[in-house]
Amino acid sequence: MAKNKRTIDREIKRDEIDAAASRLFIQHGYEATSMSMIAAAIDVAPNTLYWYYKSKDEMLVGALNRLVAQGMAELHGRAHAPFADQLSWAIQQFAQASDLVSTVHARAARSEVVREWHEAFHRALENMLVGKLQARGLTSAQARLMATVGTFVVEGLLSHPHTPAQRSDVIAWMTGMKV
Amino acid sequence: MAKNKRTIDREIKRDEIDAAASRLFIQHGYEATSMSMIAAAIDVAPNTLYWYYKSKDEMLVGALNRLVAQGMAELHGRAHAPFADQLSWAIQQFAQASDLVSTVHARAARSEVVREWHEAFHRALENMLVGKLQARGLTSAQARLMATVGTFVVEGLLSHPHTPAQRSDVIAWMTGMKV
DNA sequence: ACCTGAACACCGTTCAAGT
DNA sequence: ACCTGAACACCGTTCAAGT
Repeated sequence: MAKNKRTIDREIKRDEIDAAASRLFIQHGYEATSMSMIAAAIDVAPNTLYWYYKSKDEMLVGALNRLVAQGMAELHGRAHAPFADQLSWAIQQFAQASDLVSTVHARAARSEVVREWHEAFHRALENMLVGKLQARGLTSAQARLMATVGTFVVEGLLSHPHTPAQRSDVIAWMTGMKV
Repeated sequence: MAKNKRTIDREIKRDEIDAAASRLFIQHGYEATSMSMIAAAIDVAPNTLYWYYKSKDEMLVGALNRLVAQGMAELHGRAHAPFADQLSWAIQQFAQASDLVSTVHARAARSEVVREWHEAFHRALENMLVGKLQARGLTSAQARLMATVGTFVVEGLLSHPHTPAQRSDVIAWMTGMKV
């Protein structure tokens, strides 16, 4: 698994692309961010991007992986914080990238790479949540159910307008719910 | 509010467009359906569509309204069926148009007409569900909460891969849940 | 009022050519 | 191996012209 200079250079460049892409995707949305804009941000010709990624969808996956890695690193820094705080911080992170959540759902129907990323992401997220919920005393079956439902409800809140009262009602019910 | 011939003709043509658009949107997805494809389906030049709709997003709204009207008419024909049957039929209808659900969430962020349609649709859906849930004995507050959460969970199931076991766990829990 | 041919300003992507 | 200029096949949309 030794990496030669060439492989390392390639990964550095890829990360440079991912950094620009994720920033622009969050700022303007996936669709409104053209390949030309990303290329301009890192000072290369648009078609140069195709040396590193086969398509815009693959670049989306690269950007998403970078955002998730970043988020996981920050979450790790809060490992000692109360679970409720970790949760509300994570939700806030999702809210900042809510356009990308919609984009992934829409692109997953058309692009296999995005679909696979989406599935893997939810598997990982659910496993993490199940672990934390079991640590708080839920059985395995309860924890799995709550992880699934909780994820859906959070995604629902993100993509639908709602009053603060509605939001707190839903969260109060979800965190205090009987299973 | 009298309608002259001109207005009627215009509405007939619009409905012809909506019929073709909704069919193609469901068959191929919104993005993969070009204005040219819709135009070809009703045998006009692509730019003719702009005489009836200002943009592709406005045409999406026209198609959605047609689909909803159709669905409501069919639901009305099942007014005497058990609530559970009505619900599972409605969910199946959504599942057939799951690509459009993702599309609406994604386009709502960019297009004002789509955003407004989405908000109005959820207001109407929630009001209908609240009515049916109150008729089944829930208080107003309980009914509102369940309508919101239920909608989010259904949309979550639509846009995420899941096992049949997961699906029935979620539904069993939701229909039997304490509030 | 309704419809069209032609054009516009893009878009993601490909390819042959340079280094 | 990496990068580019030029081109390709689209896309949604506009506009002047026809009836």
